[in-house]
Amino acid sequence: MPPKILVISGPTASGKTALAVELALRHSGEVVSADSMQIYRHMDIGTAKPTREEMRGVPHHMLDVADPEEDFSVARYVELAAGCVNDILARGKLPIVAGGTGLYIDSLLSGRTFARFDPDSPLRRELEEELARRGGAALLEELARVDPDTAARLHPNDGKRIVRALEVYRSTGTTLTEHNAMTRSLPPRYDALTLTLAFQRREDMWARIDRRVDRMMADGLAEEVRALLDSGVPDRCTAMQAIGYKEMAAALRGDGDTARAAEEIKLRSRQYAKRQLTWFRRNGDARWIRWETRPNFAAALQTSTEYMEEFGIV
RNA sequence: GGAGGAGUUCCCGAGUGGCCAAAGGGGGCAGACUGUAAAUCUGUUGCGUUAGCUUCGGUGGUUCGAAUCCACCCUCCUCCA
Repeated sequence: MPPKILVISGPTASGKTALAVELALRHSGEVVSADSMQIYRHMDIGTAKPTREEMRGVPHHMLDVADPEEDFSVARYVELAAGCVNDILARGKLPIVAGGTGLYIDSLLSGRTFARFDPDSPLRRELEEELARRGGAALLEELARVDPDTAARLHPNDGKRIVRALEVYRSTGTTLTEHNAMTRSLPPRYDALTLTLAFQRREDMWARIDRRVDRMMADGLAEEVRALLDSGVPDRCTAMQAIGYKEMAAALRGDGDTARAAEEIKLRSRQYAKRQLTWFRRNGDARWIRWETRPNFAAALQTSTEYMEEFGIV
């Protein structure tokens, strides 16, 4: 039986950080972040990275493990995060994986492995050029000849995934279908109790997101992004795709209207939160904690602990 | 006071007599997602299960038929006074 761990998921601004810290304090746990943007250094305000005060002495892992100009990946996340979790377990503490990046969480929990291949090869650029020149339908046809199952699943407009599928095949000689079949047959890495935080009413979530963005602005999001730009972070790197960063960067380079950028950030955050919910909803085993208007951590601590006892993790 | 222009479905905006419940975009809602994932992609969006019903500032007309034509009214914008 794989080791038991606790996972706290939920859309942005749903209170994951606070609950994770509370539970860590109560059950001598350590937090492993599952956030695709908090892994970057120098991106604190816009990613709502927990501050020293918020951590309250609880060790946090998987924060600040990459530079913004670096290309990170799920594979690297899983490798590093699994290392952290295993280490925490070895020390007899409770690992609490907390974050909003569904793909990272699922990849960590499942036994998923990733085919070895060189991300720096010129292959992807080639494929992207090909996509631009010949179009998604043409590449999809090509994919259909080697991997009909994957091709059938993908929409001609889904250039990114078509490129990825071809990339896997051309660089490893194995189709995505074959690789997935293999990796899916592996046993899960961990036995997780997943607590998913959410708001009962969408408007309450929106209000919370708006307030958080206002606070980010007050805390100096514009300055943080300015510093990133000044340090020469290229704007097509993954880190600069982060909500809050791409909008602010555009404003700073353009008309300087940071207030309008903030509104844009709120909108994009709300849309992101919705996508996160879609992801989390398909995990049938998750225990949902739904906030009525605003988070009630005292109550959540109570229910969480009950779930944990029931799950046999404490 | 005078002269023009404009009012379209949640928003912007196209539409000048039938093929219009009304292009397109935004937003909303739902979904997908296996090495960029805070990314990327898809579907849907007046009401009704169907027949059908109610929409295009308002009222009334013309017409077999109107968002589209006519009259009057209301509101907004620009210019002249």
